[in-house]
Amino acid sequence: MNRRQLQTLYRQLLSQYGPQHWWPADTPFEVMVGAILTQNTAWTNVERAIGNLKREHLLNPELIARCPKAHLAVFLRPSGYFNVKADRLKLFCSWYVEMGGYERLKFHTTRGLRHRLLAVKGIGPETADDILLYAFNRAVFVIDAYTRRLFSRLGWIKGDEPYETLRLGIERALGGNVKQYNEYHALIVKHGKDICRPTPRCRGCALAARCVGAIRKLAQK
DNA sequence: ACCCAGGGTCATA
DNA sequence: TATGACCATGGG
Repeated sequence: MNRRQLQTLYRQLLSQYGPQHWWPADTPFEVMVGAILTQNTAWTNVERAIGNLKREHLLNPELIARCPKAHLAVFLRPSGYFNVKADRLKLFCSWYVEMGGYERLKFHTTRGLRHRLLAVKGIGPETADDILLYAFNRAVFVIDAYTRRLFSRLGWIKGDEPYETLRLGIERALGGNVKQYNEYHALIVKHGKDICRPTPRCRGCALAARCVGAIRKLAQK
């Protein structure tokens, strides 16, 4: 997994799918809510839950922090794990308000902010990195199930490496281009949803093979 | 009637 | 450190 491989895959994905304009949300706070609700959940279900929150005029950190958990869970129902996510969302919002909101949090270093996010119960490495990249525009490469699947199909990784091993390895190889990280992860998800299915030798493997071929050609020059 | 989805926590060995 | 159980809805 070196720089040339990663750049070639990026160009292949970008030319295949075009810019994805992520994250699909109107505000940074909505990005954060979506990042928590989409944990192991199809995005279409998250959209319903966020739609409920908007309709109830509840898409606001202070209001969610104050909202009774059982009450909030009703609106989160379509996104699954609604009891767990009601807790997580309330805990996150309490933390967010206590920290002084978006403008205050912006002043932290990326590392400092990441540690603080990870200290919130219910925020794991991927959710934290979604928030860092898509709500705070920090150069953090998000590792998700699609990333592991694609990269292991390409033969670049085993797939069960620790999260930080993959993130730091990719960041070291790619450098710190926020715009590219934003687009890259979105493209991997797009590719995963469209054709890189769980079953081996899916259509996504064809693009992977093409990519490997292109990389081999570059190596010969 | 399955399998899967833009994870994380907790208990156990 | 590394598995496994658990959380739960909606689409294919």
